[in-house]
Amino acid sequence: MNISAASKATGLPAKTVRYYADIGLVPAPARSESGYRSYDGASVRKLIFVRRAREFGFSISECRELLGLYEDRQRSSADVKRIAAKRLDEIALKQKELQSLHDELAHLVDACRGDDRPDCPIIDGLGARRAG
Amino acid sequence: MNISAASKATGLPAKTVRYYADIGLVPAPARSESGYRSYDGASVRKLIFVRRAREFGFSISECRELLGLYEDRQRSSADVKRIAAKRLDEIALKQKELQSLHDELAHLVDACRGDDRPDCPIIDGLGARRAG
DNA sequence: ATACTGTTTCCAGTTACTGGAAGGTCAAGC
DNA sequence: GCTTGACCTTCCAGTAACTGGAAACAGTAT
Repeated sequence: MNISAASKATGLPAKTVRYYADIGLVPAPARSESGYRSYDGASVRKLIFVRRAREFGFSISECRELLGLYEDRQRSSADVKRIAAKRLDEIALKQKELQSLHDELAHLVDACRGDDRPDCPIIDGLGARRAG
Repeated sequence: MNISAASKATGLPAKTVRYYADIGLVPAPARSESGYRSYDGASVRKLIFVRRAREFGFSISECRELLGLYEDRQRSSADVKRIAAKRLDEIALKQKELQSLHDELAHLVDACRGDDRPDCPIIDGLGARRAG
């Protein structure tokens, strides 16, 4: 399985597949005689695992940790849950921030007539306050 | 007004204040005889404007555009509204994504006992699917 | 032989800063 | 005058996680 096949199978760009091995996130794949990277089922499973974890917003460093737990048959589910719960908290926080951002900006946009006159509450609202 | 005073007045780190002039986002400030940067009210107002816009998640490039409109007495409020509305759409999209992320991850976390046994639905859930 | 596609390595660029080193300046105190 | 310490300068490097692109080699089809 060459890199483009692995790319298709994992849903990751070939560049990224290489990159993940370069930084040691996944093991370096075997090579053909001519130097082409060769991927097997295990490589593909790990890469998919990483892709999914990244889609969930886990950092590379967290992926490293999760991958270690993924491989470790002795690991306790508590270890995994701790990492995931932390990420869940971050998501919830981000949601709150995004919500107040949205409300504030929507308020400004609503107040703006959006015509060809220069008077604009959005600009005024952006310049007004000293502390956010 | 030296850079640390400007930093306090704008709520931006001194490093960032220098940076914004380096990249030409705001005009380069005047210098004292000894080379110290010297800020006035207009500089401070622009920097605050940028800080606020950044807090709203506008990119540097969008800040550049908004700052141009901020300065332009002839600008139509429609121009501003267009940029802000675009940003609002992005925020709404991000919110949706974050919501489904949250739901999916929360589901996995809920399903995980979080004890010292290796069985873990979070790990299973991360590895399972081929396409996100 | 030629053409075309796939693969390799390596270097640079992206975004928006941030950290840190090496050195010049200013005001206060002795 | 001298030292101390805070503040300022420039410049280079690093961050996160890739992505783009060049130059050269490999594989396949005609």
